[in-house]
Amino acid sequence: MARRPRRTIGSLDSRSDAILRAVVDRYVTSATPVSSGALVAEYSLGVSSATVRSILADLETLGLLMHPHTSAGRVPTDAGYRYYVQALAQEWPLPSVDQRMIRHQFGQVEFASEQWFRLAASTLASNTGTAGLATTAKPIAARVRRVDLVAVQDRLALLVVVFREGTTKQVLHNLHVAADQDQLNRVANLLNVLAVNRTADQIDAALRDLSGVDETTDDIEILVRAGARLVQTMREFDASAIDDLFSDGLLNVIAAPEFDRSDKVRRVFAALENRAYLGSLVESVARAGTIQIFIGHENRPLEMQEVSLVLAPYGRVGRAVGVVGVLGPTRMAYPLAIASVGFVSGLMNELVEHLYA
Amino acid sequence: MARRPRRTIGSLDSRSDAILRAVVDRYVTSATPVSSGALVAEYSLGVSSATVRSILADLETLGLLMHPHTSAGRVPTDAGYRYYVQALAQEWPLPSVDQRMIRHQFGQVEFASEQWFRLAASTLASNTGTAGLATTAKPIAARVRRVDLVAVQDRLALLVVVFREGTTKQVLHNLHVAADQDQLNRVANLLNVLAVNRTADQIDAALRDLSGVDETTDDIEILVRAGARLVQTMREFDASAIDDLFSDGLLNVIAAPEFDRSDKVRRVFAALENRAYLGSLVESVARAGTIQIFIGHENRPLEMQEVSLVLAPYGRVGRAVGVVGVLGPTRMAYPLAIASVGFVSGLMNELVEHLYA
DNA sequence: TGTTAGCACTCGGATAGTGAGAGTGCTAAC
DNA sequence: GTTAGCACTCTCACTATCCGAGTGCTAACA
Repeated sequence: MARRPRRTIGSLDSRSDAILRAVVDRYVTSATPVSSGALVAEYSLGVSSATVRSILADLETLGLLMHPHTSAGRVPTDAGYRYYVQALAQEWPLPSVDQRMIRHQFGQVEFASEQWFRLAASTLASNTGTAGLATTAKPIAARVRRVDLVAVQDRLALLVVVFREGTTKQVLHNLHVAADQDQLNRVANLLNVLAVNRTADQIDAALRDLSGVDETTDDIEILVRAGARLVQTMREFDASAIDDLFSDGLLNVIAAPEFDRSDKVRRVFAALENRAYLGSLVESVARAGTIQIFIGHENRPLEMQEVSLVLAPYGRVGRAVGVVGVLGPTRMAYPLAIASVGFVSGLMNELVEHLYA
Repeated sequence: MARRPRRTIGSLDSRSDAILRAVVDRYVTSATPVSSGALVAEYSLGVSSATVRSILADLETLGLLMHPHTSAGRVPTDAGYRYYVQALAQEWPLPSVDQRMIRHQFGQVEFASEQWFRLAASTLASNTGTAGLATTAKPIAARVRRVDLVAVQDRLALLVVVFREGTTKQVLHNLHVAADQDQLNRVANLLNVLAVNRTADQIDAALRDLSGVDETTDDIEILVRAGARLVQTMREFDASAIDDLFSDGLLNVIAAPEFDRSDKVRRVFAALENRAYLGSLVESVARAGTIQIFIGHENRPLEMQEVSLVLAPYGRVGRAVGVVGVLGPTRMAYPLAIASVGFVSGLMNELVEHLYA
């Protein structure tokens, strides 16, 4: 078997590397194909445009660049971005100006937890000029912090669940008999004893034990039924990959020249409504436990192949994990996006730690 | 002073009226200017195209139609749509097929209240081919159904409020002293006694009475502070015109040919993000108590002048009111939109009545 | 007086041709 | 291996032209 060629993607010689970076860099800001002349004029490469041209041709045969047409400059391919991104110093930190600004914004937020996710999304959007995304921190297996039953009508109650991570769910619950608020309070107290700090499975088990009891008062019967509803609600919650997704700055993305025609815009929005795929991304990011980048065609769904995502998890691996990130055109300022997403996910980590220590 | 001319908008002779309707009708489906020839070919008007042309010219001088250019057909102006809409039989009912279908969909929904709003929005979207909108039913002055305090850390609690209409709010609350869940339960019970079925002002008054008490235990102090936070939260809620806005089918709107360029799409989205204006519309619809239509330039904000809204209130006037409706291009199927919005608002009324009788 | 047929006129959109400019790839010299 | 020079290619903007759609007007008609 032949030896692997020395020039694999990810290990270009330094000059080719520099030129690829320059092409990406220029293209990201200008959105127009980059010519050899522009490169020598604006980057101190120390070689002539003819040399640059021959290197550009090499990079093209490697599949890192492409050519809209003969008399046009070069544009990075998805593989080109991938190389560029992997070759980035992973530790490029967010400029401290930005850090201070973002910290300040987070400091301003009232203690209303939902606000954090909105803020994370909008901060990322404004800082990177793309769309910012943030999911709530969804536990692997939700645990109850508190349950309440609120009378709505004779035979109808509102089941309010507060989970340990602070999210709440409310569902209507049909009662098999009429019950007033006093009775519901009694039942809720019993249910709390059963459910607090427990997962759906654990509550389910506790309820089974209970139903072994012979004498069933009304209270017990209501308890068992409400408990079953609770378990069902929690299982649905556990099964969903994303609880709530906040986004901001979609208008930034629409404004990009590659989305001048509205059919392209449609695809972006269809992408965002593709919760199944986003859910799978969130899961894989949570599993990886570190920042992940999905560039253009690396995304399966067709409508996602013109956008890139930079996503980072936050929270406690194995317990509750959420994701923050950005979505933008493949022609995106990756270094800034990576640094911003990394920084914001760090902030969210701090918040989660601070809250649920 | 001269007598008012007999031919005011809203009282065209029957033939002009029929032709205006035909123009709107045709333009709504074809999205291309309507010619006199097409009108005589497709509508049995009983006159020649020359006659139609002279009537079209009259309608144009009345400001109901316009002319993209000399050799093009006519297009309705906003005033034309307004005439058309006002002349519609207000009682045009939704076809019973659609009624059954929509009722069926609502029947499918689990008793999870938030689902209703999503469903209302998506039903309207799919039934009318535009974007569907639905706000939650926000009370004029919220009343508490139940309050809970949940320990998060030593000095941090989650204040969970369930309002009489079923919506919940949760805010983090800093405690001035450390408190465990038992203590918080005691306080929450006291707070419920003070707060249940009361508005922000009433709770505020009750708290003032309380603070007259001399001996202040820890419990009372925590109660007063949590109560103040509750009042603050409720006042913020009361002050907002819209609690939560659900929308669906925005892609329908983008797909319309008038939004082929993405800058127009941007405007539509900017419009939807203009919560201040939407809030004012919601308020005026709630005040009017009946279905309202806002066509193109009748909307103040520039970004809204290419779209129309059909909005109807639901709920109990003077208590809790929400709004459902659609947003689409001014070239919208108004009869269908009006009938659909009317029907869905009726359904939402039934739901609200059923729940909070 | 209202309606209609006929017709000239206008304008937009599609098509084709042209020239300028940008940027390449290739070649020959360094 | 690098570079200057140059021919070549392709896009884009501009212009001219033509066709057809649809109008407004006029004169004849009921």
